[in-house]
Amino acid sequence: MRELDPRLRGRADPSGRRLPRRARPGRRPRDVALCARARHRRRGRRRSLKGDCMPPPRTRFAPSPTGRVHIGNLRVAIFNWLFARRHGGTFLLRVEDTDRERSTEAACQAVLDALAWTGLEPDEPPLYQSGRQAAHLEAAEALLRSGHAYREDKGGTGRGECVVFRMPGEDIAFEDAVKGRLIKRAADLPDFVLVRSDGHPVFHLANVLDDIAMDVTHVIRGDDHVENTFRHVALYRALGAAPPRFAHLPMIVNAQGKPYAKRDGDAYVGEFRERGYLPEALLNYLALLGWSPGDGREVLTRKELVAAFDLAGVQPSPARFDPVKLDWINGEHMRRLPAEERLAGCVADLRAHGLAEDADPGYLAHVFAIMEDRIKRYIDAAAQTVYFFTEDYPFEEKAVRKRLRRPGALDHLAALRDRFAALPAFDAASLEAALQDLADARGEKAAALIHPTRVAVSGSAAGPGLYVLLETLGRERVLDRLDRVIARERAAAADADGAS
RNA sequence: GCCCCCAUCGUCUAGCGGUUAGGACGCCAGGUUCUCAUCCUGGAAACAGGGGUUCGAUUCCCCUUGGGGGUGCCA
Repeated sequence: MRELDPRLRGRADPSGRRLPRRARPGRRPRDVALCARARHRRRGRRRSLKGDCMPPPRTRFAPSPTGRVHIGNLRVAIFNWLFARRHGGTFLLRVEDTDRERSTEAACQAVLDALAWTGLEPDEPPLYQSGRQAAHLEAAEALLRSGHAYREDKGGTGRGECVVFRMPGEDIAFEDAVKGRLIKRAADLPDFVLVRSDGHPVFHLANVLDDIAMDVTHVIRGDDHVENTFRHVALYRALGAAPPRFAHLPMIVNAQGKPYAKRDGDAYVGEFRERGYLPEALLNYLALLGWSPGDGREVLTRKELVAAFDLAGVQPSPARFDPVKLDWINGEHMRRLPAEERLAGCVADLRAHGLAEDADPGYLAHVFAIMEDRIKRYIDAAAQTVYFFTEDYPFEEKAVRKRLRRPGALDHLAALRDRFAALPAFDAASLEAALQDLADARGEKAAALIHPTRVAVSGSAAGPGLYVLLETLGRERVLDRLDRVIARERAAAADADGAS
């Protein structure tokens, strides 16, 4: 660590204000697992993790199962997982299912599914909080006995007595791995309920007790828990347990810069899955929301993320979710995928649209090979390749207008059709020669023939190179399609003439 | 209201007192190509404002403004 100005020692300046994290000596990392990377980065030299006798960390993801997993929650899981993996530790899952109304079995399964899909498998069987109520109540009794808690009809509600935790009456501070040293005055820390008058433990008690039971060393969670942490620290002490390290991640906000609300929709993990995103891409994107490896890399594999991850690099301010960048990252992961895997995903989308049910595997492979980088999401696969699999392919209105309803276009197509019909071999090279030859004969540029042909045989203005496209479709289909389109467009033109 | 946190291009970020403030997505313009996608080149685009401290502030301090979180017998 660089030398600190002695005048900066202490946690506050003369006016009593807290210093921001970078100026605070208290931010000096004491926890090697948390901060070795920070030191490394600051001093620009490598330091061994081994010599520091830090036991491997244990992190946990502790969602309350509500049926769907939000990307904000998934990101919390990702950071916990990344941190555990980075330091050779253990990633745990605790299902906080004490709200019996919402915590159905299906809701729990949804959590497991989301984690499995993203590849964040817990290293030990999940702990279900609902099964620990007896232990929670027992601990409350102990706190009562030790004088750290008392019974009271809080607020005189007439609901009966609940168990209230007695705050120690002193300021409480803790070191947050992303926010630095946080302190709260005793006056701002009132006593709080541990056990409701109906006999159920509240979140704070259960949460802390379970973290102790699970031997959690690093609590990495959302920003919304910062205020709770002061209470939790007091609880740990009263319980005679050493508090874990804390790291509070900034929230993810929506396109308007506001916290995600129900109506924002498309923010649930399952929806990204349904929309054809790759789990690796979502993982990559979410890991980069609020954190960066610091060396400019943007597209990282799971392995690279683990190797580079560092809590000290986490941004303390909220990050905005950008679906456009996610699309880009997804495309990047897509193109890095082994061909067979990408093929399988694309074919699944075809099947989902009732296409290519009995298509030849070789043909399928060929189609997606010539599509190259054009498909960025599985869910786009069918729409972008429909014309390879059915004669009932849609025509883009704009493309038809621009390319087919242009003077001379249909004549060109008719002439080209005859050239194609007469070709000895229907391969890309022959097709190109034939088309070029016809263009020359008619004093046109090749493009004048290429565009209408593409629209006629595919209905689309975009796609693979025309010659390889034609070769792939094969002579029969190409000639049929040209005939049909020419006839249809001529009829349409005649109608228009007659009408005017 | 009170408590706490935050603030670099539109977005995600690098930056740790001296930089032409860097990168990525997106955008714009060129190039390659039959289109689209890819690829290549170039461009526009940021330190919220005001005071300090300092020879020198994006960087350290304060205030303002703006955002966020918390203020339950919810989790």
